[in-house]
Amino acid sequence: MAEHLNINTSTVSRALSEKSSEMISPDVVKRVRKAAQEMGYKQNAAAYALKMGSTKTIGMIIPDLMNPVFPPIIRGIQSVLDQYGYTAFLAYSENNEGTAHTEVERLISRGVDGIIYAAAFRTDSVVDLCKSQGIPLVLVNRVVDQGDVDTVKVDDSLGIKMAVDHLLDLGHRKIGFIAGPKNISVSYIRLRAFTRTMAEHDLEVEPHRIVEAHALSEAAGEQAMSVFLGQNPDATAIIASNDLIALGCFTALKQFGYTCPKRMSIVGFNNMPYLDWFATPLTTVSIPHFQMGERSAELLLKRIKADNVDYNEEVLLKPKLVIRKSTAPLIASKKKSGST
Amino acid sequence: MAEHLNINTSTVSRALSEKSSEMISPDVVKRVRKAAQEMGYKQNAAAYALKMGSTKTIGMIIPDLMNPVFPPIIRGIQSVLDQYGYTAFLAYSENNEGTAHTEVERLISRGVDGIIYAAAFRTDSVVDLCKSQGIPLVLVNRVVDQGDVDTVKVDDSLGIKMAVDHLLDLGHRKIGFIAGPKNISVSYIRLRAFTRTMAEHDLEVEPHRIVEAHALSEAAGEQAMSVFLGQNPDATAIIASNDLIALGCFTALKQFGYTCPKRMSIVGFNNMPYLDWFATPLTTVSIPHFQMGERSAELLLKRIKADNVDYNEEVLLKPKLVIRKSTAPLIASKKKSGST
DNA sequence: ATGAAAGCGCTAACAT
DNA sequence: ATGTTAGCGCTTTCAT
Repeated sequence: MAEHLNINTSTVSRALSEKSSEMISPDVVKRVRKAAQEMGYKQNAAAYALKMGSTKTIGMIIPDLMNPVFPPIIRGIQSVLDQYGYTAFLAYSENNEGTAHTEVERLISRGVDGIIYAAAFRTDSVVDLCKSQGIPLVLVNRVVDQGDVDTVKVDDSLGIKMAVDHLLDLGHRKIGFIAGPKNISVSYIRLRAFTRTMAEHDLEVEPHRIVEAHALSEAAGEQAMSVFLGQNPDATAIIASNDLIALGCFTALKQFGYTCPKRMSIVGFNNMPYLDWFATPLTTVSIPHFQMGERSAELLLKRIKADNVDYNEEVLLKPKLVIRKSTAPLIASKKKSGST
Repeated sequence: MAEHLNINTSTVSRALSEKSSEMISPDVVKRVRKAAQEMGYKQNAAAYALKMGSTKTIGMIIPDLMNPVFPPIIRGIQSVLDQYGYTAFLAYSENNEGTAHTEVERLISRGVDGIIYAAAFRTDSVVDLCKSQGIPLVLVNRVVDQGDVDTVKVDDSLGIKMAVDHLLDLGHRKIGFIAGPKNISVSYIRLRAFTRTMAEHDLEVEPHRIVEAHALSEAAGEQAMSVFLGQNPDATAIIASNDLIALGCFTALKQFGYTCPKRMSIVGFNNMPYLDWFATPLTTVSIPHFQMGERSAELLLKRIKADNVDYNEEVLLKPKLVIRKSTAPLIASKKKSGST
């Protein structure tokens, strides 16, 4: 750059850098910085990356931007990244492990210093890929059977427990569960928490009370709920593995001519935006999306800095139950076959 | 890389590149590519960028990821970027020109080959910045007074015209408009289209029928709508500059004890997701978000390739009116003071 | 058809 | 306190 200040490039480099500017006479530092300012000098990121082996860049992989839970997570990540001069690439798994793997390879080729992966499957080749390439990796919201991975997640079991307790308090006993695909950790964990919590209350969950949706989506939820309603004419409440599935439940319910919450209470998971505006505002388990993003970025940055991949961390965040209008006490409709 | 094939790096480079692999004997090409595959060789993006002066990277600037209209735009952009081996950085303006400027500088320092800017103000220093730095720029959804910029936008005037015509068809005459900040092009254009369309029907819009919200947000909409209702007890319909403002209108309406659509019809703009689920599903102007993203990426890539910045293009997309339940014929409530 | 060498812009030894 | 130089990994002249 400013070599018409007739000084050497290395002096300039040193003057501009925070750490090494101390070696340079304050006077020169000032002159260089002023000149840089004036002529709008910007460090060439490619050259820096090539020389230093760090791009100050990370990759984020999410299933799908259209799922409203991810924007806040992303913002959380970026808010801390910004503070450290990092920038993020965004890629999508489309809920498909193969796609995720390909995307991670692309990101690695881009030279990212680390990866935040919010789409892991219970067994996922991405974690081995990152491990073998020495790329720091943190998992958000999903967990992997392999173990030994940095993770930021919410206490799903607690969330489900809160949902079940809420329903129990309202008097419901015949409670169903629409699970997500079992190769996704949250689906699995939430389902297990459901049966376990029920058991703690001496309530056995019969198999027909559980239906697995083939995806964590509205359409899959509708389909699964139809099946459920067909085989559970007596159920009075349902817990859905996430909000999108819960929406599908609403649709199926309507097709069966059932009303919510009168005939059937529904609780979701995630607390997606705008739920308050809905015709039947959904009771759901709220998770701190933004904070999850923040924590995962902090964790990743720590790993990148430390190069200390010996010990892994697991950050566990607490969910909250948001009670709205899709759940109601069991009374009227169940008088006849009251089970308490 | 594979120099234990004891061949020169340049041969490897040529063999791997699509264009120059023709100069190399097919046999060698095959061997090199196979080796690359096996050892998982990935081109170093930083070195490529430094040598070639192109990062195969672009920047996207949007106001805010939380606004649900942007995710589909982003996906549209990325879907075409992917096809050409480009990757995008995402940055936020927070609806603030200064922030946008800073972010653009950061992106330029990252070496992006071009920028897609979905947050322009009517006069915006970002376009001069890009122009002076020779960085291709395309504007999405917003327009700039400067002219001479590649743009992808929807026909806002047509959208508003459809909204007005719809209301008129329903018998409404006392129609109000909640505008957005006038330094944002869409606000300005939509407001102008409103008064103009009304005029075309020989309906004069008195000043008190128009209130400007200080942002394109729910809170600002609520505030503006309160003002509006205070000074327009006789209005029967309102057009909001976007859906978020329309939501704010709902809230204000409720505070005044008014119902929608019975007492007041409301139409929004954007057709954000999940509107069908709302207690009062909002009638709104739908715009092709995903397609806008695609077109803007195509346009940008074309500019990057061509280096031909002499002529600018303007892509104009058509909106569509989606009629839901927030608009209803003017009858019952207006019998007394019927104005037709 | 392939090798040798230069150079993209930067930082960090290594001089001085 | 500052200048000199080498080298990060790649592509591309220029040789051969």
